[in-house]
Amino acid sequence: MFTLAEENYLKAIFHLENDYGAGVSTNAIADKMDTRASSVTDMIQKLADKKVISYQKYKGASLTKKGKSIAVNIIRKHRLWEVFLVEKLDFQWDEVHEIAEQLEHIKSDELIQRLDLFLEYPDFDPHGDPIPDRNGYIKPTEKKLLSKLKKNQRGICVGVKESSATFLQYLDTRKIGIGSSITVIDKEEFDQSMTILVSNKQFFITKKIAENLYLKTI
Amino acid sequence: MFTLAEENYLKAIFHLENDYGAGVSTNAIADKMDTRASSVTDMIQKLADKKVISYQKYKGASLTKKGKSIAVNIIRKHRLWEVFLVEKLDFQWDEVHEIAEQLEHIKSDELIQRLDLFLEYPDFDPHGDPIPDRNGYIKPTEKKLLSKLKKNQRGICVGVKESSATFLQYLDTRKIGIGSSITVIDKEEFDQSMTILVSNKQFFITKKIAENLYLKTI
DNA sequence: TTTATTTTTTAGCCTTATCTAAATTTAAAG
DNA sequence: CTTTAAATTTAGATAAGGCTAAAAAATAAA
Ligand SMILES: [Mn+2]
Ligand SMILES: [Mn+2]
Ligand SMILES: [Mn+2]
Ligand SMILES: [Mn+2]
Repeated sequence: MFTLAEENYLKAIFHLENDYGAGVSTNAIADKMDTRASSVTDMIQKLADKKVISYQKYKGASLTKKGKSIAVNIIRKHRLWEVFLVEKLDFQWDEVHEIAEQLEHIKSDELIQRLDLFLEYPDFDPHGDPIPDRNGYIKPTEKKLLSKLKKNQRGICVGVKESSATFLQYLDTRKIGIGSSITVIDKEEFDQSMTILVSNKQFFITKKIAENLYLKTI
Repeated sequence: MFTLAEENYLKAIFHLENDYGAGVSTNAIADKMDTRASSVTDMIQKLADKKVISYQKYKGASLTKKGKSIAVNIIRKHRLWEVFLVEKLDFQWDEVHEIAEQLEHIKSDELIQRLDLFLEYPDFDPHGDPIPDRNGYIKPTEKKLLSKLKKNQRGICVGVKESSATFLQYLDTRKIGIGSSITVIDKEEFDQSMTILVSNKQFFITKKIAENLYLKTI
């Protein structure tokens, strides 16, 4: 059995490996977990002893098969609970992450299996992130960052990369959400800022915004 | 904010005060929490510092107003989650306690308010225990232990005192549940054992069983 | 009212998960 | 190929929450 802290480390390492490739650095983990590098070293040594990561001093950490499976299961729980909170309890998509951070650590396989059924086996969470199935399989989806699109290209918003409340609220005020159709009207070579069209309105957005919106191009 | 361990102590002290009156002994708490008296002493000293219990050395502990309010809120969460598990996820009444022990510590007032609404403001949990309202008010209910009934008296089962899986499963095999009509056919003076009638069947039950079933007499 | 027993508290130690400060290793510059 | 800087690990502390063993206080017996 794994402690809450261990589970959070495994989840963080999973996301970092996913985003930047295998061999996650101590500092990268410390950054993501908002903790100190020395604390991370202690923990990854413990996780290596437990065979859920492979690790050599100074060389970074990678999840083993077992570690990956634990991480994916926590992510599955997190996303299912987010669906529950939005679909059943009528929370907004910017309100659910913190609560799901707690709920993801509830230990009961039966609970999650029944929750999944109750929610009618959803494929995506409220932020467009795929929900792993009970075997840990994550259906691959083709999605592209808005920042990769060129002038005149168009797509449907299928997800957000960051899901902080502030970013989600920013999107709310501009009526951008999962399912929104987005067209690049203009793109500035100099700073990668864009003018986009969303439901008949034009907005100016910075590179940072465009780098956090996933589209399915059409 | 209170830790998981602190919350569990407050809840235990609340239940002990409820069952046996104010001034809960160190050993009683140790027993209920399945821990050592020395650990309890440490914790009640800390809880006294935090003003959630009043405590003098060697004299036992009692919840303050603040402590009671925290305890009742945890109990409210526990029971609401149990309703959720049974009513929405189709768990059996003997399967929910352990999961609710975890869920009761999730911190979000908004979550509980919305869960309460989603469940349509239930008054009782699956074991017949009353659910405190958001102000901590517990509606008083008249219920009597089956062991207090005399020969030929009758009642409706409205709750169980113990809610261990083994006891609940024992009741299941005899088709005794919340709402069952129970009649005392005979009562043995010597050992307080009883013969009872439940849905046209007679059962022999020990004193211990009769002391864990709550009835509303009619 | 002494003595014995039970209850409670204290003392000292352990584990987990943190931290700061110092040492060490690796990577980057010159 | 040295020197410097950055990243990582180690050393030593701390706080929470638990334990055992011993001391102290309260109760019960004699
Ligand atoms: Mn989330
Ligand atoms: Mn999400
Ligand atoms: Mn329960
Ligand atoms: Mn219950």
